[in-house]
Order: sequence, then structure tokens, then C-alpha cells
Amino acid sequence: MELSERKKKILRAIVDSYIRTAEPVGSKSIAAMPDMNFSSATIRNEMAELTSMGYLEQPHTSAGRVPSPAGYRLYVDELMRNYRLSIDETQSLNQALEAKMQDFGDVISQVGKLVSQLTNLPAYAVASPQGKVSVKRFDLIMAESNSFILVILTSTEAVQNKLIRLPLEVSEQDLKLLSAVLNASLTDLTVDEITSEVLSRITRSAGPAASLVPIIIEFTVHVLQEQQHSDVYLTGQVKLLGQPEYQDVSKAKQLLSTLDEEMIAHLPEVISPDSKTQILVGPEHIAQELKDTSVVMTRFDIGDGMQGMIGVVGPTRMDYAQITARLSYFAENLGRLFGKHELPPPSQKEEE
Amino acid sequence: MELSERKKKILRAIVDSYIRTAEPVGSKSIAAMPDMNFSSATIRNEMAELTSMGYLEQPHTSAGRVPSPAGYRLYVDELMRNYRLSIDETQSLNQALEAKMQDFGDVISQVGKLVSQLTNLPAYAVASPQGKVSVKRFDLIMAESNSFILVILTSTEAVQNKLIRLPLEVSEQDLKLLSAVLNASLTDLTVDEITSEVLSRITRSAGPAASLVPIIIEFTVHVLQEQQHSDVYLTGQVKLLGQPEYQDVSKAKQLLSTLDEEMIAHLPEVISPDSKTQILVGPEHIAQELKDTSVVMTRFDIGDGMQGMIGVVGPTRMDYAQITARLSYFAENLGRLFGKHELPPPSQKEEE
DNA sequence: AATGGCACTCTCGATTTGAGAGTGCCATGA
DNA sequence: TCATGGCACTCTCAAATCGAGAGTGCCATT
Repeated sequence: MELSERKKKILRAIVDSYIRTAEPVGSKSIAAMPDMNFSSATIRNEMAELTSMGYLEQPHTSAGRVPSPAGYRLYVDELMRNYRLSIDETQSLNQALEAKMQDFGDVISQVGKLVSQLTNLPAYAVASPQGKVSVKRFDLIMAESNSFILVILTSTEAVQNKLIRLPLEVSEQDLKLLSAVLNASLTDLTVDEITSEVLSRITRSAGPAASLVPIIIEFTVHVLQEQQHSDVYLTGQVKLLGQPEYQDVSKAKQLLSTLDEEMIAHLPEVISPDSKTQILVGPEHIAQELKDTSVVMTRFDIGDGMQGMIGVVGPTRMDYAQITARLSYFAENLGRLFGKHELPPPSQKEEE
Repeated sequence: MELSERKKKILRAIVDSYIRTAEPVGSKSIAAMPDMNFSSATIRNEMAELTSMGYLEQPHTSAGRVPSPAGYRLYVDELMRNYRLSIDETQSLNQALEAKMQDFGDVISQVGKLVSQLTNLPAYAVASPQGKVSVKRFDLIMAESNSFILVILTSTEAVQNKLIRLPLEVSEQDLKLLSAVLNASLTDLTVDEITSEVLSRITRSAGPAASLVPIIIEFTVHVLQEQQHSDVYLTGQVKLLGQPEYQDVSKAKQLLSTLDEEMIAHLPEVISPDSKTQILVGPEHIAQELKDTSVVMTRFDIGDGMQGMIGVVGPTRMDYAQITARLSYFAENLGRLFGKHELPPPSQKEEE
């Protein structure tokens, strides 16, 4: 059932105020706002109703009201006013972006740091492959007489390599052959498609270097698995300690303990695939410990069969309007940068 | 001037007790210990002297005594009893080590996590190159018609690579030539030795592919700089919140804000090059914010021109004996593992 | 239906109080 | 001369008390 306009107005005012002050808000302070043409008594009545409808909560009799999760949900979905970035903001945002992104280094972590800095909250950045990853190309390079380098180019345009010491004498010719066999039989296969059947076929035709096949396969599978996984970078957790809701150390500790990369990795499971920016309010998502917490996240374009996502974790009470605005702006420009500069995609980060 | 045996005994008892309980310790509780054949009054006198000598401090008149930094220093240098690892401990330590280290992936971060888990404190792991890093070998691999892969093998045995799109048509022959030139002129040079003179020489002899030289050089320099840098991994910061000294959020926040990778990177500067395990007590080191904090660190062998270091950050009040013992044991076995299994050294971690 | 008024509730900070822990020092005794 | 028992004194900490302030719910009035 729809809320009356007046109720909406009041609910919005309450959430706004609570977001600013982190204090329960009372009828009087609402009535005192310009633009509120009702007496505090009227507002009290409305607030009582909003409470019984589940949009507000009362920490105790005779304290002000606090938005409930449902209240927040309604707020972000319908009530929230758009936040317009000021010129200053867009400028400093652009600057930061330009400055950091020129740099080499692990892009995904740079992005994460930037978002955290920008919002003054913990932030994360994720790069995950769209669809299944396969190997596009193998190269075996003789390094020294007793070792060679295995280089794998994946469908996500990532290059991974490994220095392998030879267990036996193998000539450059033998490696060439093996390389050809690999490229013929093992490319374009996803990790699930690498069956024992495929394996034995390769081994049979690999010639003198057949003994290397298991090592190579192991590494290949590892690379594919790793590439298939999302690359998660989380930073700025400490910023939560600045928020009034985490002045209690044990609460803070509990939250910070669950707030790790692994937890973030589960987030994509809950998001709906169509919407761009998404807000998860409190108990809506996975971990119990996050019940006073919200997550704002948005996608960005990253190219090369990869998908990017950035997000911010904060108290349910955070400034959704502002955060959402900044995040979307950031994501947009990030997409532009990736398109324009042909930056190395984060998938090229390697761990071996 | 030397302390009397009795003073040492008392000081040791006080530090031991304070480490266990985090409470100021009074004369009575010391006197009550078995093995203390003096009355509380005697101990009071001794404590008064120890205090005026600077080894103890009093939070306020009529509280117990607390070790001062000087007191800790003396304790770790002379008084501390060796902690013997129990069979159980060595076993679970070995197990954890075996289990984690089999795994591929970024070794340095695995080590860090393990140490943190093992000590229940924030821990870090660092891999830094011994001496100057240079390039050992270049390879240029034609990938597709319009791009190639640049592979660099450094003196730290790290393999780094980058997919480079060709700005113009270049034949495989041209790349071969360029590769030969690079290997002839640019190997074994440290980053400082890559002068503009060297550059122009290379460019002159590079043939049709000369236009690629700047890109390659840029990447090379970047790789060398990155390899020259220590690779730092820090984890488990949140564990500090479990310690009684950080129940005050603002203190905790302050500390956690300074405790980042960058801070850790400065640690090696303060350690003396000869000793293996080292303990930094409170104000002895860099940052003001760390004054109630200690660091225990130790080296480990990592091979391939790299040096490893692991360390633990904790309250000054931490159990030095235990931590030191575990850390050294860990470091030893780590060294053994690196030697034995020929694990990929952490320097092979790559970020591009 | 909106409002002014009022009694009632609950929290929070300030203040008080007493118990407990610990000290410093002195007089005593080996 | 050094260790010890005793004692008065200090300081903290937790619990108890108290009053102000904020906010509510409801009722009578407009």
C-alpha cells in the first residue's frame, strides 16, 4: 500500500537527518525544519504509524526514531534525492583518476584504493571473467640449458608464465614439437573440458618431451582456475573505525573479521545481473555480522572478456545519495579510461 | 651498572606476569609466587629502586608497576627464558607449513597469513632483492599478427611479461633482431646503468623495429624498479583489536592507520644486518604511533638472490619468548622448504 | 483532521561513596 | 645492616544515586 505524501516527506526527513547525525531523531527536530508545515504533535502521530508499518524503529520508549532496514530500502528506492556532484568534486575525482591510472602496477588495487579514499569508507574492486576462460596460446621458451619458460596466453588476455627446470635433457626441437601439440589440442578448452582423454592424446603425440606434459597441465589448470576466479582487492577497512556505530571495539572486531576478500567474493552472487548500480541494505545479504552494514556497488567496463565491479562497504546509515553518485561517476570514467588508453587489463596481474 | 640477581629475578617475574595478565603487578602477587623467598615489603623496596632506575613505571601512585621500554629491553636481552616449542606445536606448525606451501600462488602472502594465524597477531612477510637487480634475458614472442609478448627474466629469477600491441607492421625477423640486440646490450645492467647513451646505441642497431625500443625500455625500467622494491605483505591487523590495550577505538584506529605496507617497508632500515632475529621495543623505531608496540622479526632463506623476512607486530606486552621461538622455527623450516622443494621464489610474483 | 498541552518514561552524565589494591615508610628483629 | 611486619595513606574503579533533558502518547480543543 502506498504511503501518503506527508508520510514520505517525513520519512525522508528522518532518514536524511539520521544519516547526518547518527542520532535518533525526534518529532520536534523534524517539525523545526523549514518546509515542514505541521506541528510536532502531527509528526508524532505520523511517526507512530510509520513505526507500526515497520519503516521506523525506536531504540527505547522515549528516544527518537531510527530508520529500520525496510525504511532504508524505501528510502534508497523511492525517497532519496539525487546528489549532484559539484564541479570541485568532479575535478578532483578526475585528477585522482588520471594520476593513479597512468601508473603501471596492479590496476585493480589502484582502483580499490582510490574508491576508498574518495568515499572515506572501505572499498573493494573486483575483476571477474565473463564466461569460461580458456587458453589462447602456449609458448615454450628455452631459458637456460636446464630450464625453460612456459608462457600461457588466456582468453582474458592475461599472460601467465612459469619457469620450469627440466628433469632431463630436452632439445629445443623437442620443445617446438611439444608446443605445437599443445597449441593444437589444448587451446580453447575450458578447465572442465581438459579430460584425461585429451591428456593421453597429447602425451602420445608429444614425442621426447612427453614427460613434461603433467607439469604443464598442472600449471595450465591452475592458471585457468585462477583466471576463472575473480580477482578481489579490498582496502580501507580501518575507516570504519571512524564511524560512530563502531565505537564499540567488539562490534568493530566482529565486523572487520568477516569483512575480508573471501566475503567480498561472495557478493556478486547476490546482485541482479541487469541493474548497474545496486544497494544492499543490512540483513538482505549473506553474513549475519553485516546486519548493520550496507554495500553500494556498481559495474564498470573493463574489456577483454572481463567485468569490473567496484563497491563500498559502510554503516547502513551511510550517505547513499552521495556515495552512489560518486561511485557511478567513477565507474563511468573508469570505463572510458579503459576504452581509451588501452590500459593493461587487471587480468594481466599474475601470481606465480 | 649491573643489577643484583635479586633485582633481575623480580624484574623478570614482573614482566612475565604483566605479559600474561596485562594488569599492573603489585608486590604481593610477586611475593606469592613459589620460588620467591622474600616478603612483599622487600620486594616493594626493590621495586621502588627498579622504578627509579627506569626499568619500571607506575601508572599512578598506588597502582602496581608496569615494565618501561627499558625494562622490556633488558628483559628480551637478558632475562627472558627460552620458550621450548611443544611437540604438538611443532607438529601443527609443520602441518600448516606443508599444507599451504604446496599450493601455487603468491608465496609471500601465504607465508604472511600463516605467521599471523600462528601467532594470533598481525604479521608481515617481505621479500627483497639482495644487491642490484638486472635483466638476465629478453624474449620477444610474436603472439598474433598485431601484437607480441615481451618476456623479461631478471637476476632475481622473476619472469615478467607484457602483451604489447604493435603500432606498425613488424615481421618475426625484425623481432628476432631486436631481441638479439636487447640481449647483447641491455642485460646485466641495473636500472641506474640504463643511460640515454645505452638507449641510443640500442635504437641505432635495432633495425626496423626501432620504434618499439621506448616501450620496451619503459617496461624494463618499470620491472627493474619493481623488483628492486621489496615485496611486502601484511595481514591480520584486526587481531590487534583482540588485545586489551586496544580496547580504546581511537587508539586502535590510530595504530591501524599507520600500520600499513608502506610502514613495514621502512622496517628493514632499522634492523642490524648481522643478527638473525630481532626485537624492536616501542619507541625505538620510526613512527610515533607505534610507541606501545613491538615488532619481532627474523630472516629466512629464500634463494635466487632474494632475502626473506617475516615479522609480527603486537603490543609491547606480547609474549616475546613464545613469539620468537615460533618465528625462528618457522623461518628455519621455511628456508628448508625453499631449498628442498625448489619452490618458485616469491620474486616470481608479477603484476602487470 | 491538526494542534497545544501535559503527564509519564527512559537515558545519560555528573556526583557520591565505599571497597580494594597497592604503596611508602618506620620500627623491630635477626 | 638488611629483611620484615605493620600501618596509615593514596588512588582507582565499580556501583549507586540523582536530576536534567528529550521524547513520547494521548486527550481535549479548535
